[in-house]
Amino acid sequence: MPELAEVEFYRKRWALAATGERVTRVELNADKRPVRHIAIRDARRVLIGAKLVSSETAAKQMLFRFGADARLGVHLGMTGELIVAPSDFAPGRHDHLVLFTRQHALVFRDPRMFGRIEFHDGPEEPSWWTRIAPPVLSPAFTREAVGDFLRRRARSPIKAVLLMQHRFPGIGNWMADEILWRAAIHPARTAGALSPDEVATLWRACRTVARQALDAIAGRGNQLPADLNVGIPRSWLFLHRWSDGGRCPRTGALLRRDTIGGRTSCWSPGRQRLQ
DNA sequence: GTGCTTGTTGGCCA
DNA sequence: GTGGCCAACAAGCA
Repeated sequence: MPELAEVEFYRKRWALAATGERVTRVELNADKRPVRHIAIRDARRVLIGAKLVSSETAAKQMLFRFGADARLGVHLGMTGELIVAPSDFAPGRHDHLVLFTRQHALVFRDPRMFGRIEFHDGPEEPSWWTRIAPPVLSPAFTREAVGDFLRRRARSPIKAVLLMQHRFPGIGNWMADEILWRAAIHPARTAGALSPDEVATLWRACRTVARQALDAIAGRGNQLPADLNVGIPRSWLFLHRWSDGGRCPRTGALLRRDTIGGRTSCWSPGRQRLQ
């Protein structure tokens, strides 16, 4: 599930609960894929006694800063989530990392283990953080940059191109479908076949969907919705895309689903045409 | 048992 | 070298 807005939701969940709190204990499920590359003794030595100072998200990744120079990176993969539990929490079999404070347990849970935890200690920013592409909502994400990228990927389906993190950081399967649906572009059209007007519409839709998804899913300011998806309007494709017999919120047509660019894609026939 | 799954990477091939 | 496709990773669910 986790794309840009869900990632921000999970970051806030840990941050609102435990920013300013001191780590008292670190439990690591050491041989599991998301954490097995981490030097546990180093992580424990540095993190225990350090406070959670601040946190950020970029694309599908999170950064939690501890003490002076320690950083924990989190990528949730396909099924990862961050949970806040009471401090007497007992880790289950999918809880691969747990940070305890006096008040809380901060849990990284990931059944399918496509997620990844990074640990870094030192004054310089780690490359796993700095190499992330500029956000869709930043000034660097221009119409021209999108147009250039589409030209270079001219023969790929536009759906596959929207999933490329080097130009569309944080966009995943459901956001890509939402963007194409709003822009009225069929997911199987090749990137090179879009007209300049369509590229402009697509670029705008990327920004609109990113902004609205952040507001609806992660909330504004210090407020956090009770759960993922509770704030998503019925007018979005998102709430209709997985159900058989789901209908387009704009045209009422039966939605179609098929594998495009190797991923399940959902579109509204009539509104999004192959031409 | 089969066939899916909202992510990313690396290998193969044109 | 570049771009495009696909299997692999691993577990749960219908």
